[in-house]
Amino acid sequence: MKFTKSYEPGEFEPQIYAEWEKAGVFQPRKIVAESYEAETQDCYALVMPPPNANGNLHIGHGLTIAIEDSLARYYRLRGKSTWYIPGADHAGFETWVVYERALEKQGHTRFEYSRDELYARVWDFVQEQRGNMELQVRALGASCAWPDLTFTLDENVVSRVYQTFEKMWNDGMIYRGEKLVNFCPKHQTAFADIEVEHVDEDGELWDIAYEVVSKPEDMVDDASDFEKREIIVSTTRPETIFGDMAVAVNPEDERYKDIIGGLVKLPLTDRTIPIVADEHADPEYGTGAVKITPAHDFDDFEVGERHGLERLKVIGEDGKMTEAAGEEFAGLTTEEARKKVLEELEKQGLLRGEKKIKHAVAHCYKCGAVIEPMLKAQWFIDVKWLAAGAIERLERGEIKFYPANKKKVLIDYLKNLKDWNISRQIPWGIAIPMFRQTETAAAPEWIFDPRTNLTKIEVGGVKYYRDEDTFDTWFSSSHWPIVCTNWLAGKENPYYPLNAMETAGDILFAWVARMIMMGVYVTGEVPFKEVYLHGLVLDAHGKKMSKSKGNVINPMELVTKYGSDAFRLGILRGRSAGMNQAFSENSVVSGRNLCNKLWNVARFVQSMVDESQAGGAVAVEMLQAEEKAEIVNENAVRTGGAMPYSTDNMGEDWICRELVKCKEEIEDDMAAYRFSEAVETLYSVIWDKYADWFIESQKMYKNVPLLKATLEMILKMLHPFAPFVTEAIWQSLSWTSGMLIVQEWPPRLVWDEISAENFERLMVVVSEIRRVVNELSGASKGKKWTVLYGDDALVDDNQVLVAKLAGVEAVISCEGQPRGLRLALANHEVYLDVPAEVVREYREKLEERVLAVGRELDALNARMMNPNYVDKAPVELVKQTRDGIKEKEGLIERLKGELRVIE
RNA sequence: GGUUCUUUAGCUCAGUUGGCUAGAGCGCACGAUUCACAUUCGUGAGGUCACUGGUUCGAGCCCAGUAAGAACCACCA
Repeated sequence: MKFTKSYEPGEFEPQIYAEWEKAGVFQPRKIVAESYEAETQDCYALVMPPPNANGNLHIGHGLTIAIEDSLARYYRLRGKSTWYIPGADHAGFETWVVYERALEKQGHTRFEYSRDELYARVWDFVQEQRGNMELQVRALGASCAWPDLTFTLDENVVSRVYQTFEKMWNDGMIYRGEKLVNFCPKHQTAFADIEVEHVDEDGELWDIAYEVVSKPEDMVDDASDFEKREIIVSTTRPETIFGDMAVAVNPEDERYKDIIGGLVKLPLTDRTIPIVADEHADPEYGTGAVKITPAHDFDDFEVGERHGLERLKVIGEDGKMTEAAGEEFAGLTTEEARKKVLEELEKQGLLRGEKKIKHAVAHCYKCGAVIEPMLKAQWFIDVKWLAAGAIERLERGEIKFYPANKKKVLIDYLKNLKDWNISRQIPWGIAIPMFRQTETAAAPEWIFDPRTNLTKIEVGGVKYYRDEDTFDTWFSSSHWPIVCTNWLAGKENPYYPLNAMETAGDILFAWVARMIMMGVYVTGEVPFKEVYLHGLVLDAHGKKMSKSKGNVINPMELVTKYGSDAFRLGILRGRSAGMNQAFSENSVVSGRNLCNKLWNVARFVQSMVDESQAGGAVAVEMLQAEEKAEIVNENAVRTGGAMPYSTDNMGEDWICRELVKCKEEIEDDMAAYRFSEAVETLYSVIWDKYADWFIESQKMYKNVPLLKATLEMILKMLHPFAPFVTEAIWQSLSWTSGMLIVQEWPPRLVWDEISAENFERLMVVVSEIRRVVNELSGASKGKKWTVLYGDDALVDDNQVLVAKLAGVEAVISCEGQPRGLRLALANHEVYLDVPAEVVREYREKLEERVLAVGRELDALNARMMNPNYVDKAPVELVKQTRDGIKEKEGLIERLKGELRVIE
């Protein structure tokens, strides 16, 4: 590959990815074998939260992959046999909604087909749409093991899910119950609590009078009080009146104590219902009396259970009133019925009040339709044992959370978990392997059988018919770490539990909680050792992205425009575990700039290498000698082994030190999932240190072996975050071979500490020269001046370097005759050789400087004046303060001297 | 209603066990320019660390309270 003037990601990325994939470097080195030695320490596993198989990636996927792939590549470089397992989700409900819409467009409805027909049709539909997602995951650079991709409807997933279901069935954890479920009348399916969105809305609260027609039985004597008495209930749903089975009042409520146990006449019907005492009724709310509709309200259902009330279904699954609502109302939609009920009540003088309120209304998270609590026979998991198992492991600290507080949040959730409805009335999913014997319709007998490809089976001469429902997606998804790693009972598997689980914070309950419960239940082990949760990616102004707001950022557009690396660097910046954070194109631009910077650094290093090789015979000889013999010998002493480079000047020792510091910081950051900090550290070491100081100084003293060694180190350290540009450079350099992705993480470099320290002091001198040159006013500004130095060994030794870095005309000795402007450097005697008038013009700046340093000095002095500080603060710190005072005092002296000279 | 989180430069965010003379990127201002990079280089301005109190020699950081905002959970008829 050739080094062009700027880095063009589009020219490298597809080709490089194809090479990686073809070479098989994404596969773990060690596979799960029949007999396996315990090698968990050498392995690193994580799974990709499966994106929708037939969808497109959104910004959240972009973040997920940026994070996960950084981990995968980092641990691969660290020598682990790394298995990053990709997945594809059948996305039961999502895909079903898309398909049903397409079906409707063609003028068909789901009711024209059997479930098996629908399943086959959606399968074909998905196959047609499939492929985009996987291409996009590749474009993002994910180094995942494609041959091991798991689709959520794969055979091994289904069989594993059936095994678990059978075990649960045998363990008595599965029951069929007629309970209220969240039902979307549009999609004709039930939902788990977690899939329902509660939105605060304006609503109305109506007061309706129910006439008390009979007194409590134990108060027979006192009949007269109950003549013409009425009780007023408050409701937001008058149309459910036909399903009322009682009126509840609080047992402590003095207003109603005397009529508890009495009967009221239910308006618009000829029924009478009892008045019951229940804590559910809040005396503070409305009239304190509440109508109880056990078939259409979750709370009322429970009140009904407590009081043994019947459940009368007055709203059907189609969202319309049933026969039970009476002839006049049957067939009306709930809205129509509500209107009519209110009209009727008004007519009869029973409507006593109406007031606007705000209340939470449940909506279908997909279509927004109001969720109707519906009485339905469904499969439930008794979650007591599952939750208890998970809580125990969590409390024992078997899983580490990033951010840490999520563990507590999760435990609290599990402690209050309600039984889990796993039935869905969507054909696109895993069939529930249960068959019923319909002959005894009243109490059907159910049997487990995995032959769900059949609609009826015969067992022991008895016919059974398949349940037409499918599993909740989360029921199968909760097996993800188990199925992806091919976990099998009794077989060693160094990839289970996973090392890390990375996913979005908002599916902590829906997914992470369930994976933990299922992992513990099925395998006896937690499914992963660490959990990293990322927050939402918000738009540039910190607002949630949404189609309606039009602020959605498409990751693929950014990848096309700036490159995959730029996107990854950009999205990782400024992000920390669990936090919702803003994201904008700006950060991607700065990522792109870094890639280009590194590209040019490499291009320059390569040119220096070429130059050294193309030089005269003498130069080549010298270099060869340098590379082979002397250096190795010199370093062998320092390192106890061969090092392919030496450090010949201060800048070289300094960059070695800085690179090693950077390497150690990255190692700490990665261990603690601090991606943003790792990226930040790399930015600053590559740009501010390597390019701005080291490369600049190498323009004076070329140390080719060191240039090579340091560039290689940088490429390896940046590779996890920017895989393409680093690989492109690696393969473009003349002296490297093989692929960067499978290289070894860099070893420590060696350096001379005193020399490195001296370079840092020299940097201060250079910065001060630049600053003063810039601060000179008027015509003197930015001119090329000469720098003079007095008694200053460091500057004396590095005249050429200082001149080059500071961009001045020359650096020469003042020969004992200082002139011009003395720089405010504490330990250096350096002058800017400007005419006296320029010095005078600078006077104001100098005075400011004296004051500023004076303020710093005062602060330090104040500290030392405090006897407690001297007593209690660490000795080292106190010494530092003392030194600081000395330094500042010296500095002020010099600055004042300078001022006197001007006068 | 409950839980959790956030509040630091114009904007978006770092700031790990208290040692800070509070940092970065972007933006802004000033200057540079053949010879790796204008996707560049150099320099600078800009902050009562939300507020009030406490602990401490020392608080952006720890504690208590207040205020504003966000996310999640929750049945408020």
